[in-house]
Amino acid sequence: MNAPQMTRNQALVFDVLEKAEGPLSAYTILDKLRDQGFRAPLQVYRALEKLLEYGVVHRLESINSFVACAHPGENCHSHGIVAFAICESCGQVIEFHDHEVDHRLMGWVRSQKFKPAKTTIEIRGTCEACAA
Amino acid sequence: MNAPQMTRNQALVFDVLEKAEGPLSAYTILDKLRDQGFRAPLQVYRALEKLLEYGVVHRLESINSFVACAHPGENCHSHGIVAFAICESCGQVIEFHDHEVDHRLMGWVRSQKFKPAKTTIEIRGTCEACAA
DNA sequence: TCAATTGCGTTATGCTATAACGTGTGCAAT
DNA sequence: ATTGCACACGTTATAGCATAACGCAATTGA
Repeated sequence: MNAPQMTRNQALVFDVLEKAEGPLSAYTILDKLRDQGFRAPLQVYRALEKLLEYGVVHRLESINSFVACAHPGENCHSHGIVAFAICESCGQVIEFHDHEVDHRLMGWVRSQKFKPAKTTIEIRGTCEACAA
Repeated sequence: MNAPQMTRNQALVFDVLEKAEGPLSAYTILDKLRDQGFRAPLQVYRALEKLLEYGVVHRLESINSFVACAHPGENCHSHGIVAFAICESCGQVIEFHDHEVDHRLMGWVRSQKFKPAKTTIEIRGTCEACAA
């Protein structure tokens, strides 16, 4: 899925996520966009749904939040499985990819004839800076 | 963490999860335990919290649900990272472990000096039976 | 005995997400 | 041009998930 032209709402939501230092919840995004006319959660969720489709935003399942993809311009769907390290102290998220992990998981999936749709890898803990 | 003696509430919740065919949400568990005197979500959540500590129950972050550990009697915390394949059609969950995946993720974590606390690997898709 | 800990019950509340309805706009086919 | 469709949007209402804060009771150990 490639990003066609973003609508106004999609662009606003994406902009908020890009400028954020870490992941944001849908309701936090909503609050940040009240001045631009946002009034209801659905406005955010609908935009997020599209941004996820376009591959420019990721959803962090373990913390019910959303984050802009770390590869500006590119489509993250082409990088294989995306993994995240989430610092529970400062909130920062590091996005990374490991082909060997992909390979192992896809191997297992094939051996089970399981058809994967969406895979989540999230490591919650403490980043180097916060571990001090 | 080893399971000491379960309290009545913990045992009731665990029992429901063990007998279930798939993962259950906290509120579903609550409904199933109304006859045993459960009245409020917190009764379930508090029990779940302990069962997670004991390592006999897992939380599926991507579907806000809970499932009994697939290794009856053992403590799942000793098996390394636990991964799940979740069938979005029939709801069944397959729990598995892959040491190579663990190894790769832990390697990345060490290289980043990131201190992991809890790692989630969940593959949502369609199981063999449902793929037909 | 006293204090600390742990589990429990209850009420209230907050956060996350979607259903269902209707409106407007752009665009393609007739 | 008109019709029909697809899509984004706005709004209200509601469903689903999770925890805060209070108080009580039982247990334990100093």
